[in-house]
Amino acid sequence: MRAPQKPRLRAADDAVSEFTTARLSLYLRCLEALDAAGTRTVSSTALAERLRLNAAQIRRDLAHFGELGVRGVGYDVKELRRHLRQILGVDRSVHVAIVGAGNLGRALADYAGFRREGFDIVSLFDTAREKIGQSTRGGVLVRHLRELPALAGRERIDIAVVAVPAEAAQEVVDAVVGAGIRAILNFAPGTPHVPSHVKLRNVDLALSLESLSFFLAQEKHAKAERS
Amino acid sequence: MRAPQKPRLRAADDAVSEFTTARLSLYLRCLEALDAAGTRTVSSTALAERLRLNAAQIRRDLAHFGELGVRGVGYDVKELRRHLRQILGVDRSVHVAIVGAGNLGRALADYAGFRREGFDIVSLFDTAREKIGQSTRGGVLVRHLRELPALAGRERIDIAVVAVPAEAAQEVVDAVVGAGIRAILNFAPGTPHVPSHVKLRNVDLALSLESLSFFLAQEKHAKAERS
DNA sequence: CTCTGTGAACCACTTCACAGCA
DNA sequence: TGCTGTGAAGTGGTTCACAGAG
Repeated sequence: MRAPQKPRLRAADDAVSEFTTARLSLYLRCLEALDAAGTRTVSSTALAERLRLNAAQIRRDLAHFGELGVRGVGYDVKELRRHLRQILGVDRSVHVAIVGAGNLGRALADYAGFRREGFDIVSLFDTAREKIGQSTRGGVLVRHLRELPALAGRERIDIAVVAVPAEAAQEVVDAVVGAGIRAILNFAPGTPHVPSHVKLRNVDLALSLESLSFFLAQEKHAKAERS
Repeated sequence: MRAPQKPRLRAADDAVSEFTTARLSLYLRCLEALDAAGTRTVSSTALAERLRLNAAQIRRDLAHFGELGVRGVGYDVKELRRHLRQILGVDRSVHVAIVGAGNLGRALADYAGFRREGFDIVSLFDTAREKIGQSTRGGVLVRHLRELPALAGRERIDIAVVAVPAEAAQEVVDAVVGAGIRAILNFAPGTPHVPSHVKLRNVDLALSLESLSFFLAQEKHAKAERS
């Protein structure tokens, strides 16, 4: 075994936090913009200003994955972009299936932002007889959920998006896990249970609004108390 | 000024963290379910088991707002539910406007989960001439964005949901802020800037998928390294 | 001199453990 | 005894500050 003289991209040994992960996506977007603008190198300070973050935090986030920068110079935009795409696993197309062909599911199936970032919406599933065989405006075909296991293997589905009513969520998540899918983005309220080898991420829309409502309520209480 | 002998609901003096805020919503949902099931009191341990959280954390979260529980007994379900609704500001209907009548905006306008949690979708705005005057399936009328300032005052809009393309986001956010709205839920990628008195919360769909993709990529790298 | 990568300090959220009340 | 509310300890993410590479 030969020793690589300069291991540019190291696999993160110590687990990387969710916070870091979320920021990596922001860095990548910023680099896409910089690259499009023809910028060749960028310093952590410059990135930090654009993203309104702390420069040390950016350096620490990136340092998890090797010595990606050059001292005295900064980071090469094209190279760092390539590394981040590899780190985030979007250096090849990522296959996504959506379960739930309601308003939200169909909107997500046609959401342009997914394609732009390298995600490929492979199929949309539902169980309602009248929806099967229809297509969304964007041209995604609705299939019956029972076809998921077969398609998961054939189409190599990486991620399932769950956009069904709360009552059906656990059942659907179980089906998704049963089909061998190991990453789930769930829009149904109330955190379904998944085995430990499956990664679940929740987007709770009502909760998001409630956190804003809380902010407004706190303002009001504070004002009332001051008088 | 008279001193209340037992201030049951105290306004949180020390600022409450975003983490706590998010959990308060979960507690509220759990209590709605318990109340519907006829349960009268609940202990932090029981809540913790249901939500798979630490009991001390629940007690600490709630203690921010006064002595809401009874030692030796637990929390009164109905009473805590009422308190949480008040704390989260959902004890009265919260008026929400959505900007962007694309697929996502229309899906959000008709999303049943919002109404269920006490949010009232007052109006949907866009600037595309052909969309103005249309209604969503759910019956929400699309108005021109220039009507927002007038409607914001008249309908007392509390929260704006921004569901427009990334390029338009900053402009729309500025319009929303200009209309006097102080809380924004933004679905466009790339964190627009808001003045400090406005609360902005981002839901970044592509970023959420990327964090899952990252997880899958890490698994793959770990496996490759082990061999 | 500039800018990265990182030990050490800092800070915030979480959890433990227990005093204190019913 | 049972369970809350909370000081104190633990954990982990962030920021500082600087050594060291270019």
